[in-house]
Amino acid sequence: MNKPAKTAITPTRQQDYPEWYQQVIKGADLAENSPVRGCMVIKPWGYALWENMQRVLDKMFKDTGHQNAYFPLFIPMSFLEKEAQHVEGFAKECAVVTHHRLEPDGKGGLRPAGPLEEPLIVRPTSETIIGACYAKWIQSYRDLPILINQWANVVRWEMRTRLFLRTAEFLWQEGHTAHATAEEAMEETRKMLEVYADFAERFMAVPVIKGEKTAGERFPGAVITYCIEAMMQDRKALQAGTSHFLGQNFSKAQEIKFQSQSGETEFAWTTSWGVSTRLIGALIMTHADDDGLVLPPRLAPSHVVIMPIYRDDTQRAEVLAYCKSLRGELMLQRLDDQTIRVDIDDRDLRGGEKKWYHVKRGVPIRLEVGPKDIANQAVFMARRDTGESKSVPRVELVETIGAILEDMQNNLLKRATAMRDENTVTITNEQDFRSFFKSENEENSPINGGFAKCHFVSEDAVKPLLDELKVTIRCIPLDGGTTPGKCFLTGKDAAQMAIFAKAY
RNA sequence: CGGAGUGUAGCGCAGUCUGGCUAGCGCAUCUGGUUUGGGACCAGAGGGUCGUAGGUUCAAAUCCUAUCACUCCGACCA
Repeated sequence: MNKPAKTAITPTRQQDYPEWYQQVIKGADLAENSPVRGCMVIKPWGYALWENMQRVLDKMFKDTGHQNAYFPLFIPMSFLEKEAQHVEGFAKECAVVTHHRLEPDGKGGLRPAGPLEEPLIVRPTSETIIGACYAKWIQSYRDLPILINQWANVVRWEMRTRLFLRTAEFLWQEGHTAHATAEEAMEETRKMLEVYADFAERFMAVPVIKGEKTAGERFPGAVITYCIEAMMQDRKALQAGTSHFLGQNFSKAQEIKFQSQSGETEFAWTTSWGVSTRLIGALIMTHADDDGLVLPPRLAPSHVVIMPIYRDDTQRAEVLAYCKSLRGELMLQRLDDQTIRVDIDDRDLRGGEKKWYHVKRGVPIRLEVGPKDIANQAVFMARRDTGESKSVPRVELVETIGAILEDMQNNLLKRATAMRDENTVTITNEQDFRSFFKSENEENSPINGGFAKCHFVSEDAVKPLLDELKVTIRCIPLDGGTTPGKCFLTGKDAAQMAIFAKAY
């Protein structure tokens, strides 16, 4: 009926970026909004992607000496009250449990009953509950360091939500460590930042800038917050991970004390660090195109999908046998240390429909196998990243599949890095700053400038301008952030340089 | 919490102003057929307490009152 759209996703990125984002998620069947306000249902394809992220990160955590544990979902309200800044930061977005029972309300419905003595908070993050445990576990310097991670869900009652980027409940990992010295805790904080940056670039193919948050953007209760910042295709920044040096703020509030080698009682130095399902949002907005999701091979739930093509049952048997043996050969190949993941899609669907289904889901390589290919001992191969498609001898495909996937992985990173670098500029005066962040086509698809590298005297000095333009200080980059220069706004001497951008 | 808007089939909507036959349309689903190296076509079928509660009326998706939910724009944020 309808003639095929030019792109699998409408609208395109150019036409309406936020709507495009939603449509990519829908088209790829990653997740959907749930009946519960602000909460999402992560569907199998999206969850498989998350599981792959988890698997890789979990290994990286273990390789750096961490162990997994699990702490309660509920936190007594009094725990949260202990660290003043922490309370202030999270109080406005906490879900509170006040009752432990339901009873009939006499009108056919239910009402809460059995009020709790002390309300429980559904964890927005677990520093306080984990700290309380550490206070018990730690007596001596011999008990340190404690290096623990937990995979969990947390709840932050956000007003405006968007799938993966900001939802009321989200999945994440949170590392919590305690150390005998500040130096050691700092080293841990920086080490985990490196782990995140490494993961983002090597596995997600998302280039990131490592930096330090300014006081205004810091995690509530932290002394230093490090972050990795990525640029999305609409040139907005997305914070993709954070690593906090908490100093002794939490240990003092929670009495995490130990006896040092010299016999003194000292407060421990703690850190925390986390990444969440938001990474999926980062992945989408970095690589997806107007035909839908594009997955980096190292995280793709499926590397290769084979689509058998046949007319009748005789052909079907022949083609399927060929596909299965092909799959067997491909699965013996490797991408790094992973075996190649291959699916055969033999559903009773038309070829075109099937093709677009996998395009929208971002499967890196599509193979089509029909009688003609069998006759030539070949397969028809299409790459999701470049759209390139051609017939390839079967033997050659099997030999090179690992290299092709690796090439795709590298290609995605290169493409994303080029995009970011093209839209990163050094700005030295207010005029240029203003015009850089003025949207080009404001109505439906704001293009949001990009990353501006600017020297500035202080957060307070630039705040009015930033508020006006809806720009934020993303971070003081570890690379070059402390070289002196002239403030772009006041022209005065400035000791620091930051990345400025509009942000998610 | 301020401003605006929307609730009708799985999804997207029309119908509401001006009350009136059995509540429609597109997509999706199912069945049969023709097709099949590219998001098919033809024929048929299933699927609705019109957000909820009350009121007005011979008659309510439509008018009135109340209420709930959601969306968008602000303020707030991984």
